[in-house]
Amino acid sequence: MSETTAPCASDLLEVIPLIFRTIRAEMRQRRGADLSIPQFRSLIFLSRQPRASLNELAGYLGLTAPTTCKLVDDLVARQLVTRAPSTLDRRKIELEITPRGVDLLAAARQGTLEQLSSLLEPLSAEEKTHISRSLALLRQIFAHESQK
Amino acid sequence: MSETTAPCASDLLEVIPLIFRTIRAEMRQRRGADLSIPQFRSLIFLSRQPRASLNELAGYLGLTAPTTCKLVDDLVARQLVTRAPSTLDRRKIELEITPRGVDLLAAARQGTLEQLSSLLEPLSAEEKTHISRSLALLRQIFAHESQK
DNA sequence: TATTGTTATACTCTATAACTATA
DNA sequence: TATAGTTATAGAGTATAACAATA
Repeated sequence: MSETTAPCASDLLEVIPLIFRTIRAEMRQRRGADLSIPQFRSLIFLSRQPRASLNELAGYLGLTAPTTCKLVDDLVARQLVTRAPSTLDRRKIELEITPRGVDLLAAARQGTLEQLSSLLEPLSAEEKTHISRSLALLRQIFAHESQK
Repeated sequence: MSETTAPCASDLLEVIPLIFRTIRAEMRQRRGADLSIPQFRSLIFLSRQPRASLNELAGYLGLTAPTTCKLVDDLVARQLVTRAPSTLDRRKIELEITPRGVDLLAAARQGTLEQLSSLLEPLSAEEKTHISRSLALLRQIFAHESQK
């Protein structure tokens, strides 16, 4: 193994959770007080995965089908998601995020981006492009991995 | 604002959660089936913060004192943590991770490091030092931020 | 007969309120 | 009188089991 690998892995394990805590705190703060974290994560998933089924959503959330079913009940009641029987297999449902759900997500994302930007601002342009290039490398590696 | 800031923030918001999901999945898998996430996080906190009080731990976990108290009951019963009244202020308690708790944490951390290393291995030495340097910059920025 | 989603019920986790001991 | 921690009670969130509808 290359002698640069272990230190790099150690850096990742130390720094990534640090940054993630800030991002999560910021997102949660802006998600709207009356939406639970799994509900918020559902919107994120459905914004990337149109017409997902209940079981697909449950799999992403790491929750059981009954729990997810009730969670979706609430999202539908709030008009953040629509639920319709699939035309191909009428046992299945098709979940879809509504424009209102998209707006909610966009607002949270925008607020978080502004917070991150203010933190990055003090860095030089070189340092920021350096970081972006590193993140591009890491994205390639972890894009497939996190599907598992 | 520098024109490199917004793209860099956007990269962070996309890539950090991606990496974090892999790290968390790996840590959880290795934490031992019968230990809850807050309990596991307690061990992490106490490994860095010897003789912490109940309220300090509760603050870190984002839980209330009663909830944390019961959680600690269980950690003590499993002999992963000790709880003793403080000698300076006998209202307070001093929490301490046991050698057994340290071992559990070390094993989880080691397994995760190996997993991360295997993912990073394909990168060149230059790319890995590049990433480490970027992470050092980010660590400075987010070290203080995540205390809040 | 198997699969998708839902409903019924029970349990775990967490919080608020009340209490004890120490400062 | 205020503070640190604990105990008692109640509420949210989640799971397992049983069920209905479709394949």
